[in-house]
Parts: sequence; structure tokens; C-alpha cells
Amino acid sequence: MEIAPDTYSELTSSIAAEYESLSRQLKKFGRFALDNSDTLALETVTTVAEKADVQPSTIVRFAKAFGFDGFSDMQQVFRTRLVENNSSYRERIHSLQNDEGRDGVASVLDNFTHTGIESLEQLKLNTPVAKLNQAVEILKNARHVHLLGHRRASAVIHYLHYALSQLDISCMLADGASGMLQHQMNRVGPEDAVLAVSFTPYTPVVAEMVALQSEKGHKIVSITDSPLSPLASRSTVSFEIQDGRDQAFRTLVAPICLAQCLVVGIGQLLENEQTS
Amino acid sequence: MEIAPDTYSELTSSIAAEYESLSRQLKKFGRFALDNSDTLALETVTTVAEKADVQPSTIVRFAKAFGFDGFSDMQQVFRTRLVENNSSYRERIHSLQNDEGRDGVASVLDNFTHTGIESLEQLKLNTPVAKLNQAVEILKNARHVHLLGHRRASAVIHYLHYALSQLDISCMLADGASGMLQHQMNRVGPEDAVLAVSFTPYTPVVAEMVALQSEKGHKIVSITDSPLSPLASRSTVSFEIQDGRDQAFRTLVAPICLAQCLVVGIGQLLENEQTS
DNA sequence: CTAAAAATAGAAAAAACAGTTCATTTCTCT
DNA sequence: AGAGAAATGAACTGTTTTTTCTATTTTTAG
Repeated sequence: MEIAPDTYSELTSSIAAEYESLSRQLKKFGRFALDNSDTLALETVTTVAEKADVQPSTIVRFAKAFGFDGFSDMQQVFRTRLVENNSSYRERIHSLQNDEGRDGVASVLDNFTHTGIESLEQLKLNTPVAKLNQAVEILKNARHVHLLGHRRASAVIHYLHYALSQLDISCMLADGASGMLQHQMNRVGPEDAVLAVSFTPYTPVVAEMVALQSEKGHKIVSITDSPLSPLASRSTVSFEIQDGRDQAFRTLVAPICLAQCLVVGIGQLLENEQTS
Repeated sequence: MEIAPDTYSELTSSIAAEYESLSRQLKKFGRFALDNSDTLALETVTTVAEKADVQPSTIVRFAKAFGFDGFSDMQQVFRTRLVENNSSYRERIHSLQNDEGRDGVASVLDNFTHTGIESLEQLKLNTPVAKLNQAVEILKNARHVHLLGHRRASAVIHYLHYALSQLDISCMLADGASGMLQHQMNRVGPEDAVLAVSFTPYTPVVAEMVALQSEKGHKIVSITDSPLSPLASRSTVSFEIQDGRDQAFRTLVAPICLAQCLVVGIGQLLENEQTS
């Protein structure tokens, strides 16, 4: 490496490109640097070294390996980034929320991050803790958890399938693959729980299944988008995530976040039981 | 002044409040400090002194007048501002995190909504529009889009599968169901594109598949979490979503949002073509 | 207008720091 | 398995940086 990168993105590219040719400690620090650019920008070598759990000399060697004079020289790159990042943020605030001047795919990004943030704020404000506790309790105690959701909701279901399995909770996708939905749902027993997810326009078959399971008296936790949803009235606990604005900006961000909360909530409960 | 402000906004208020009672040089520097917070955060006393056209000792006296130990102590306030401003942490924290005393599943909700918001802000700030355009272009022009992702990433893949299908884009899940991954990937042709999603710890088989497809010269768009990811180097376009903090709070919120941006970006392009 | 008090500038002392050197460990190739 | 090479860790050194101190200037009050 002869010539030092002079922008942050050049530096990350360089690190990524030469990563494999680096030695053990240099790799370790490279990873740290990419994940902690703020620290690199502000702290002293000694402090950075402590946080990255390497020797200060390693950091200087790292810097030299990428063509810098030393740590301070490299640090400039991280500092510049911090300032520029920051000023671009201010500019966006300045041009209000509609982000004038950004169009095409850039405005799409702005819009979705913005509505995503809004919907997370709504999620936090509108989700009753009692419901969360109830749902977590039901799911934790279930012999099997059956995951029901089609179309948009299938993303949420698949996340739950993965995450619950990690917690050693027995769960099965009722995704209707190969036309087996009926069979999959017939296996729900009285000690099981159904976790159903569905948004407008509610897939009829999902609504039917929920109704059926409800009649059988099975426990149902549902994530949906309105108290008027066919899922809401039939469920033991239902979370209604208001999507707010128009259909064009309906986002899965809040449902995914809620799903994650449920999983971690269960995880905590299980931990507590183990330690006690 | 007895107690030092510990946030930037507190400091500005203090300066404003006591401005009139300050001496000539202290006023001069106070004004400079308010107008050049970046300089204050990054440069040394000597440098700041030169730029502000005062003596270093003046700056130290200024700092002490506002209750700090000295320059370094005061500088911390400017530095934390630089970092926190980046995620507009301060503003959001007021609306979100005031809920101390919430514990159990309530604090889980608070934490995840909070980190979700942070990661969406990071997404918006750190996603180069050029990459977005490039990715959208590739996916739109592909004969078939092959969706590759396991474990946590499968949620993203399933969302994409649903959403791209809605746009009448031919896409196929390469989810490795029934051990068919190899076959599924063999069907990728030169006019196709692969959309791969993977996060730490990268599923080896996914990384292998991406490497293989890359060698064949096929177009690959990837969503991952670090420039050092095995996906990043092998892809035509790769989005690296910094997860920031510790594993416990890794969230799918940003990847899902990005996926949605890609889909809508493609949708817009298709619309424009129809109308023209 | 003068004297005392406050503020300021410059320099010198103290502290912190980056970068280097060298002994030790780890890796690699024969 | 052993010798040589490369990488690593720790202490050390020369600088830079911060802070304190003092002489000088400016301001204020009698």
C-alpha cells in the first residue's frame, strides 16, 4: 500500500480489499475500525487500543500498512467523515421533511426511513405492555407454536420461525406449502398456540383458519393492522399496528420490530426461570 | 458558574445566558465557539486559539468560567454532540427514552423501537444513492431474480419474494428447501440476477453460492452487515448495513426497509417506462 | 488623574501522547 | 521438528498539548 486513502469510503474499500492479506491482529483491528468509526475519530491511540483490545503499536502498524504516516494521519479520515456526515444531516433537516432536491430512488429512501421511524414511534406509544406480557406468556407456555401468515406477512412469520427455533421453542410454519395448510392447522392441539399475522387485504384463508382455531378454543396471538381486522376479534391477544398513511408506504418495519420484542421477551422469561 | 453543562444545548444556553457578564475576550471566544462547534470538537487548544484569534489561556479561562476543569473537559461536550447529532439521538431520546422504570417486556419494547429508529437513520445517512440506482437497474433488467438467504435473512428474502412478484418480476426463492439449493442456483443464467442477503455469522453455504455465481460472472446484489462480509467483495453491488451495537440488539428493521426501497424503486422505473 | 482591581498575553512547567525500538512470541517453510 | 522470518507486546523517548504562573495592559472607581 503506497498511497493513503483520503476519504472514509476509500478507506473502507481498501480495508475490505486487503483484509485477507492482513495478519491476525491487523484483521482484528480492521474489523473494529469499520464497526467503531466514531471511536476512531475521537479517542486517542491508547484509548482506542484499549477498546479494540490491541496494543497501540498495532494500530500504528495498521495505519502504516494503509499508507498513512501514523495514527494521527489516519484519524483525519475518520474525523472528516464525522463532520461531513454531520453537516449533510443538518442540510437535510434544513430542507425539511420533504427533502426537496432528492428525487427518484433517493426520495424513496428518505420516505421509507421516515415513515419507518414514525411507525416505530407509534408502535412504542400504542402497544399496551399488558398485551405484550400476555402474549409472551402464552407463547412461552405453548407446547408448539404454529405460525400462520401469507403474502406480506410471510416475512414476519419466517423471522419468527427462525428466532423462536433459536430459543428452542418448538414451532412450525403453517405456510400452506404444497397445499398442506389444512393439515398443518389440524395438528394444533389444546396445549398449543397459534401466532397469526395478516394485513389488509386479509388473506381469506388465514382469516378462516383463525376463526376455526378460535372456535376450537385454542390460544391465538395475532399481529394485524386494525381492531376491525378479522383476526383481532377472534384472537386471545391481538396487536393492532396502525400503518397510518396511504397504502403506498405501508411498511413491515413495525411488525418485524414487534415480533422481535415478543421473541426477546420470551427469551428473558426463559432465562429467569433457569437462574431461579 | 459552579456546575459544568454536560450537553451541547445546555452549554449554548449557559453561554447565551451569561454572555453579557463576560469580559471582552471571553465574549469574542464565546461567539466563536457557538459558530464553530466542529472546530471546538476536533482541534487542539492552540489551533482553536489561532482560528479564534485569542490566546490559549483565554480559552482555558473561558472553560473554567463555565465550570469545566479545563479545555479538554469542555471539548468533550462538543465531541459528544458531534457523535450523537449523527443519529439525532438527542431529539429522539426525549420522545422515547424518558421511560425509566419500565422494565421487563416494556423495556424490551423501548429498546427495540429505539435501536430500530437509530438504524433507520443510519440507513438513510449511509446508503449511497448511486448504489441504490445501480441495484434497481440490475434487478429491473434481470430476466429472473434469484433470492438467496438463510436463517435471519430468510425474512427479508420472503418479503422480497412477495413484493417483487407483485410487480410482475419473475423471481424465485433459492431457499434450499428439500436440499434443492444447488439445483436452484444452477438455474441462474447470464441474463439473471442474484439478490443475496446474509448477516453475521454468515451461513457458509450462502457465501459459497455467492462466490460461485460471482465466478460465473453473474450479476449479484447483496444486503449484508459489513464491508468485510464474504458477500460484499463478491457482489456487483452490496449494501452494508452497520448494525452498530451489540448482538443482542441486532435488528432486521433496516434490511427490511432497504428491501422495500429497492422494490419501490423498481416499481417507479417500470411505471415511468409504461407512461413514456 | 491616579491607584487599585481585573483581565490578558506570553512563556514556562506539567501532563499526555504518538510513534519507535527491541525483546518475545507465533507462524511458515524446509 | 527446527531454523528463520514475521508478527506481536511492552517499555521508552521525544513531541505535542494543556495548564499554570507571572508580567503587562486595560478597565474601573475614587
